[in-house]
Amino acid sequence: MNIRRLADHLNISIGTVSRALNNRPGVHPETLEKVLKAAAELGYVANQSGRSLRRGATNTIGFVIETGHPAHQSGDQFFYVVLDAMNLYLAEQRYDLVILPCHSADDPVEFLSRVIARGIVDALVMTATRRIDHRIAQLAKSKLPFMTLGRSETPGNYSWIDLDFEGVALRSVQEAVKLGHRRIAVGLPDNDVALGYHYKAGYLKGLAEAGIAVDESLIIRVPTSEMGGFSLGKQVAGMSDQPTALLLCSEVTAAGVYAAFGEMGVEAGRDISIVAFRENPLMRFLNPAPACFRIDLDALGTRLGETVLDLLSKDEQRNQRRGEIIPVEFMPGKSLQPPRGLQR
Amino acid sequence: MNIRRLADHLNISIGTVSRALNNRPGVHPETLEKVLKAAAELGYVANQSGRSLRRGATNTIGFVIETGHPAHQSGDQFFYVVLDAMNLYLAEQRYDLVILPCHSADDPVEFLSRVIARGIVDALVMTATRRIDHRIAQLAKSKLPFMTLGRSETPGNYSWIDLDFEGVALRSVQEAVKLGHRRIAVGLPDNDVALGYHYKAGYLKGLAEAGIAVDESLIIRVPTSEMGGFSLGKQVAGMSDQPTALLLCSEVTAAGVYAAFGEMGVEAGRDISIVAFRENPLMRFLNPAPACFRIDLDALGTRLGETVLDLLSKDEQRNQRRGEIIPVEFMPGKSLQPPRGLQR
DNA sequence: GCAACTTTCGTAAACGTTTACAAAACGGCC
DNA sequence: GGCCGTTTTGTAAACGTTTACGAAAGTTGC
Repeated sequence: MNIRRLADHLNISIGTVSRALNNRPGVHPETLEKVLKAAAELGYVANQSGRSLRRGATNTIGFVIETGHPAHQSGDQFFYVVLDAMNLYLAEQRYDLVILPCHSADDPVEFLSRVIARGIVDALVMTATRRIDHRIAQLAKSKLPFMTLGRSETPGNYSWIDLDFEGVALRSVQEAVKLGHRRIAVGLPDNDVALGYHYKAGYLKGLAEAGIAVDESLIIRVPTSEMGGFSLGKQVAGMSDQPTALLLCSEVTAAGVYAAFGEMGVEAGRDISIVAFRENPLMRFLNPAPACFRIDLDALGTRLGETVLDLLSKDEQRNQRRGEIIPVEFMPGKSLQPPRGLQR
Repeated sequence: MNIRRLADHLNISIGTVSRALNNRPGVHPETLEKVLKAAAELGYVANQSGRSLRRGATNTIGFVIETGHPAHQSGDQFFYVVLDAMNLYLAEQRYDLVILPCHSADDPVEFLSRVIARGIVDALVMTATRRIDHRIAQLAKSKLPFMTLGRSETPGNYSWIDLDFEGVALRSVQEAVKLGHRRIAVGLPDNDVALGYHYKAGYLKGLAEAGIAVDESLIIRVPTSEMGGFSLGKQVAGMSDQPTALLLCSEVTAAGVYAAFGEMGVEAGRDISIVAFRENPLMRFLNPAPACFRIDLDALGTRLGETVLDLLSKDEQRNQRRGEIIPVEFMPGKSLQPPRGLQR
């Protein structure tokens, strides 16, 4: 069933049918109704390829993820929930969402070139944004609208949404200091994802506020994975001059840290306090329950959808490029206690 | 950059260029090379809309998921890992994967009608298959190739892949019986997803093998969610004639059961043994570690990709419709112990 | 009844491919 | 060179839309 058959069936020209179906002005209310009715009856829906070809737009949003990344295997449902929420919003707006997996072993620039050239999406959501991100310069040149999940320092005309990693780190330090901690370690990613820089910035800011000198040996870089967390836990627990608190910028590492602590006979909270990053439904089964931050992933997903469609809006107001920081909520947990000497 | 510009640049007709790029026979090796080289240099990639329109195929696979479902919020990364693996395979074969979310509140048949009519995908992977599934009859009529993740009893010409729920339940019963359990409860989904029937079938088979009479009060239906598991745990722990073992057909309920047990002062393994379903990276933080089954989700995802592309093959051998059951591996855990009276 | 509008409709071109078909070039042979 | 068969190339139609443009029909005012 195509538009020609529908038009013939109605004894009407395809032009009029198309206008009717697309709510274009200048079609008689009576014919409009007839067309809509017939389309519903015959189950006509415009073919997407034909429409895309003519309009030069596909009504599809691409979501670029890095695959082959260990965190994906580590029970991190972050992306899944976010994708789901975003997808729901996009579907309401009659947009499709296509996942574009760029394997970490592949060249991301070449990958994007193909995506751009094929014209399969109207806009892109980029993830795993780096502090210096070549993909941004490439996309900016390509004219394909895009946004990033996570800020980058690479300039360009794009919107971004980021979690408040700096705020999280700052608050984590503040909460620890409030309880008497002065020797506070931090686990950072070992690659150059942007979040690591923001988290570190918040951490340094917190130390400065509290008048604590920076000890480089307490800034530890590990892969963002359970194994990375395990290694981090071992390192920290094995230090001769143990820190009294450990801040984590990812929840996947938390599980590993707990496992390492368990093996070393170190108890989170009692021996070394922990502030994890994102509250996670399964986190409650870590014992003692980690202090962490609640993030509304549903809202994040929806905001991603809204923001990416804003890019495509004709409305000068809406399609303005903008950055947005998603707030988080601190959740106290048993893993954050006063340091050993101050415990009663 | 379109094919015409590329052809002009080479002083060649677009027909030849197209043939060259698509490896069609009858193009001079020399020109073939020239075309390929120029395409690479100028970054030409065929526009997907134009190609789809002409070919009547989109090189896109649709993955239909049910959203608005509580399990999605419950830290169940099952789909995510599967999607990732499938997507990786499809990308290798130059296929895109688009997620098609059907909200549980919407009419799935109407939803599919639109998907079919728009011609946005070459084939579909259906999930959350029901025992009697109207979508299957609809798709069978539509000529759109599709497969299901999970068997259905609705007949139709389609391939399916399923986890061996029956085998899991049977093995679970066998393992429990081996330790001396006779009073074995089971938690089943409260809707008509097909897996519930298979799981129950295996459970009944196991009881029959062991010569245990079926006690209907031990067959408990709850929503497949943490809350459902919580409710299940409460019910089981609160029974006057407690079962000594509880089998779970989903790992999301496991967390809830543990939480309920914790509140009721019941210890898994010691008081009531538990056999969960799928091994899950975060499951190790449940204490005591649950007995469960290991499933290679990566392999499952890849098989899904292979199977769905088989549907589109010209090869009579390959495009045969077929069913496949993914085997699982039993993982003993501390949550499965001999029943109270037999413990030493 | 007619001019001057306005509303509604039909026609045809265009989007970027692929491919059937015809035309051209080529090679071998007499 | 002329003929034939094969290889290679060019041309044009087709896929299903949307939309600019002009034509037709309808409305108003005189």
